[in-house]
Amino acid sequence: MPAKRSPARRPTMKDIARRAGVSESAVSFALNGRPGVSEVTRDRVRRVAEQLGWRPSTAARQLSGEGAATVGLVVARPADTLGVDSFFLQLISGIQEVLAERHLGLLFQVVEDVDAECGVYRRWWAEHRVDGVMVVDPRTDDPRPDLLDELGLPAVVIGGVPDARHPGLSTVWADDAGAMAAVVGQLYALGHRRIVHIAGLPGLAHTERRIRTLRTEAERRGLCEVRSVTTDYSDAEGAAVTRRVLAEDAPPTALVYDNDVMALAGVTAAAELGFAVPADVSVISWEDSALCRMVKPWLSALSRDTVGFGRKAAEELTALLDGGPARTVQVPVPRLIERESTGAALDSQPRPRGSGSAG
Amino acid sequence: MPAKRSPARRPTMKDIARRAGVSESAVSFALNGRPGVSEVTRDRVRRVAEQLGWRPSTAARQLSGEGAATVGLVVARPADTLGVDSFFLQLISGIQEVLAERHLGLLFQVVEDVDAECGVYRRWWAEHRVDGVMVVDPRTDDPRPDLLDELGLPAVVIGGVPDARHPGLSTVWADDAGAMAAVVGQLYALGHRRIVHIAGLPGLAHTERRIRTLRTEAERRGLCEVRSVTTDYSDAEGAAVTRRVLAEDAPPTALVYDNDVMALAGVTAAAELGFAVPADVSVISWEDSALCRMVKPWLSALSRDTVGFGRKAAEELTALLDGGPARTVQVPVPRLIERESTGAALDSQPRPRGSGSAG
DNA sequence: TGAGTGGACTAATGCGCTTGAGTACCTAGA
DNA sequence: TCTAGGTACTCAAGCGCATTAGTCCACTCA
Repeated sequence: MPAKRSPARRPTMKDIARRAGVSESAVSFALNGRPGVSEVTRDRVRRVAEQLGWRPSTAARQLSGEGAATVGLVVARPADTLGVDSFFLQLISGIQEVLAERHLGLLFQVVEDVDAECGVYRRWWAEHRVDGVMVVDPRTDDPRPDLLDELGLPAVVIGGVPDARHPGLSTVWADDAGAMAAVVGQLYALGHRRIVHIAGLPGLAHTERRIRTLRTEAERRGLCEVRSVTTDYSDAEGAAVTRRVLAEDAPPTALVYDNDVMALAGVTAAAELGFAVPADVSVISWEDSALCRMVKPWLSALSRDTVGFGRKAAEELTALLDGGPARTVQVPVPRLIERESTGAALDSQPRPRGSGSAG
Repeated sequence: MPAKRSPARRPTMKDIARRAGVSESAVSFALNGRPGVSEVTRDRVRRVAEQLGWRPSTAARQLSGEGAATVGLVVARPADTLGVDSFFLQLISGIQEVLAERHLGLLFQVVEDVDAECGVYRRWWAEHRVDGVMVVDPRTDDPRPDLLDELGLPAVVIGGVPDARHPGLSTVWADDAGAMAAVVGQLYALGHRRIVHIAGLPGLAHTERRIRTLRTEAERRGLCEVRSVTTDYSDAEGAAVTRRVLAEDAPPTALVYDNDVMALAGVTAAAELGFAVPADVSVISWEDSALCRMVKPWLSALSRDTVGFGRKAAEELTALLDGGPARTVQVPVPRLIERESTGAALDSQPRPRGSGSAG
């Protein structure tokens, strides 16, 4: 027995029908803009509905065959990893802009891992809760596309690479490979030959793509002291890896971080070891956020329109919901914005100076 | 006509009834644990249901009087202000932990302002979308409690101060006043007499409470060079205010920032003006996050368990949904964690040294 | 033997909405 | 005058579930 404070009762179509002196069906026709009622009646019904503050009950509507008017988004990341970077809230903001227009709700859930995520999809599907979902953090060897196919749940994969095996899924993606190539190109032009890429979570599709591209680009230029190290995206691991690689005999002269948080943690760690940025080591953040302009030196970063990314994804999903075909759309390649943390490489072998002695 | 890929059909109670050889009512009784069926039948029905992967349709359930099994959360902040601080995603993580257990969905929406937020509540109410809502960022002179009373929508206010005028609302709050008193006390003990509080958005209840407490505490100690300045929480304004107050003839020796982002922007701005932290000016961040340990000097911060805060709030809401009474519960007072950004005040009047000349 | 009792189950209704199948009325054409 | 074809509606069924009011069948006790 739910808490009740005897509030205003919600008006139903029956109320409107009574007040307008027509049948419920007429009200339905009038309100849904379908033929079968005269313009006068339609107007009258509309006015009564508005006056009563009526809104269709999504439950009832759904029960009679329409959708749930809701889309789902589940992110599978531990809580602490989630909070730090600004990506998700930005993305969600963009998604909302589009959904709000169409009066679609967003069902949001955070879970621990992909298995749990699949469980959520199953439940949502069985409970008729959502009409479609947005999938983030696509992985190599990802179980979700197959599942969504099986359930017949319309979905758009955000940040995935186009995948011919799942023609039912839309994909919205940015060309990370192209961006990585540009980064390597620019660092190379600045004279950098030893580059370390502090990557994100190993299973993620875009992580793997960046790693692969880095290797390809390095090989193409004959660089052998170029590599990637995966992390969990946290500031702690970002700092730890930074300390480790800078302590090597021939430390890298450029560091590329897969998010803003690690980049910041990295410059701080580098500074503690006596490495000046960008004099001794250049730093690039893959994510551009307010953070990058809040520290000195300002961080050079790959900038993309995350809000727009979310908007685009939501548009694709609504198109799918309207019965449109699955599509693959590409958003603009992230642009490298050079600020203060990148510069020419030193010719000589850099040696840590100052306080911190590398262990 | 929605996109269909002729997927698996969702099983209904009718399917179960057929397979188990009983009526739909028996299935309902069996599955909802109410009397009217034998234990053998109940078991059999349960087994069939599980085997079929059945889950109750929330829509149908709702239509027959139960709730929507969903709670709502709307945050009214512009997208760019939202992304930066980690508070919301942490809060949501906590909320989810509790909701997931009870199979409650979270309908999430971000809007521009409180008016829009009220509109969302009205719509959700009329559409039967949610059973209750969580209200964040309570304000002085807030229209939302009245509205929620009027709609009879169970709600818990997160971070509000207990309000006797709305006995229907639960409140989960932290004692910001006590925390501010502690901060002032500690700064006073360190010898600080000129303190500026770089506050958040002016309309917010906790902003006003902190400002009021700061003034009270200052008066109690006879300090007249203590004041608050409100901002929009952005790094830009945080930096701007910092620059402005440090350029004064008798600049403050301690700065208290209402979030981590502004605190970070503040120390950077201070450094550019030649102020060393904490030698020339002490800095405290009201929000403790990874950020605070990612910069040198590490930021002293008021730490609270944001995830736990969200958990607590969700628990109160579910209690309300279960028909419990509205309550006011307090979470632990934020604790001041002193790191490297706070220290004793200089006796002498500090003067900017070094590069930056204040304009 | 018949009335009474309680346990196990079925039938029927309603929630708010959509929708296909009518129905009543009007006009036009043969 | 009768029919064909609209138009503007109304009726009734059904979506998946909960729930109230039965129904049927032992079984007990007088």
